[in-house]
Amino acid sequence: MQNTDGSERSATAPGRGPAVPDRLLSVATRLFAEQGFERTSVQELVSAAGVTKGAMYHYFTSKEDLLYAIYQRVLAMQTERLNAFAGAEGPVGERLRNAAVDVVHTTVDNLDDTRIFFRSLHMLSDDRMTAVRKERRRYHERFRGMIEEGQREGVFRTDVPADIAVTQYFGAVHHLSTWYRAGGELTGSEVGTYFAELLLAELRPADPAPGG
Amino acid sequence: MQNTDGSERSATAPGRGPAVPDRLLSVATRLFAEQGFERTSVQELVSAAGVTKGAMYHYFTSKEDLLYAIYQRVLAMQTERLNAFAGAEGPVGERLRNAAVDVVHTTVDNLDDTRIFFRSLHMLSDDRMTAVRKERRRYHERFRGMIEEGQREGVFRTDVPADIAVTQYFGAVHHLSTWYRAGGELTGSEVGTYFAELLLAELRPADPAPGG
DNA sequence: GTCCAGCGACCGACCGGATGGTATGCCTAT
DNA sequence: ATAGGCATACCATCCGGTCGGTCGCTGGAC
Repeated sequence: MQNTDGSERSATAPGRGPAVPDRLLSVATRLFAEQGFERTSVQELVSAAGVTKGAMYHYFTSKEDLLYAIYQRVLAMQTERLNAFAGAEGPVGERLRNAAVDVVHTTVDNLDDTRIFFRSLHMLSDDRMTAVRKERRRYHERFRGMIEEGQREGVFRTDVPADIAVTQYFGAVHHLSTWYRAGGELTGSEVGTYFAELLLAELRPADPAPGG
Repeated sequence: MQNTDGSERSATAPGRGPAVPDRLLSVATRLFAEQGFERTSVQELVSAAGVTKGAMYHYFTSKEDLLYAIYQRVLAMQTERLNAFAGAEGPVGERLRNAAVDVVHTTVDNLDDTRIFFRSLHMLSDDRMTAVRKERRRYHERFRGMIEEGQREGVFRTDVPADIAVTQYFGAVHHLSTWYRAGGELTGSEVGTYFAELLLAELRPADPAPGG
């Protein structure tokens, strides 16, 4: 549908910076995050990107197509990072902690993406919304798998469903886009460290063999 | 600006159910939640409410004014409930737990409100958005106050800022509107009980006087 | 080396339709 | 008679999307 591979074939104007599709993508991400999808007109978008409507509709079939491209980019990045952390070596507690820190860190580094992700889901067509939800669910399940693994090993409590803990955690992560401001008191890593610590604390078994 | 007091003075047509402003409010809440604010046209809205545009613009100065009325209603309800729980008697741990359960319960009972709250904030004028944010912050601070109280008493850990815990918790609560479905496996109370338990668990001091 | 055909990248004027909002007046209750 | 509660018709605007056309590069024919 749309061409989002970073091929430099279309860098016909070397001095103008990145290729047109990439420029559109990054400008759209910023504007959609700042003003919302519907508040951003196509004209405004292409002007900000320094191109014209013709250029945009040459690469994307519709405004929604552009939005979907943003979702695809975000999902790909998230999935890739989580897979790296979940598939690493070491005890599950450490893997979970590292993944939990990283997802906060990454979210803070790409706040615009997160802002768009949940706010504009309903602007996608049914098919695409379903596809995004499905991919996102897989992501959750991968994370949940680590918690269940820890539950089987006995290092995490089992009286609270893993699903609940995952949902709660990602809810908090998503919410970062509402309150976190770059340049505030805490860096992304610091928030991530706190968040992960709270996650690990809440998963700790209630009474870990009082005698020992 | 708008008239949202539930006075029955305008029940001129006794058989038609609630007064027009109330009907508009509840229909708008449903439609905005289902389709989003911008996807819902004024015509669609008034048709669904069984009135005409003239009626709507008689009570609300604009479409955005109607949206703001929804925010006011939500904020009033949230604040009122939290105040009741926070100001109750008993140990802070119990008060916090009860409030935490209740906010989940109430959120699940009014999922449409929550869906709108964060998704459509950017559709308000700057002034009103600021007002909503301010009120919402007060709400957070009230909740945070309980945690800080517990920290001073030594029943909650102090190595994680209360602010972080509050933000994390409300992030998860807000996120309910994305995944919770009525008629699913868990009731609102059950989810609330789990959520609150996780909150209390994560606030438990790391080493509670090992000797005793 | 030159020319020309072909092609993808891109331009920007234009269109149909939908939308939020308004002007005006009727109708009923007081 | 007066005023609020509401209906109807209408308007100006703006928006996503289209479409004929231009520009510059590329590669093959000679």
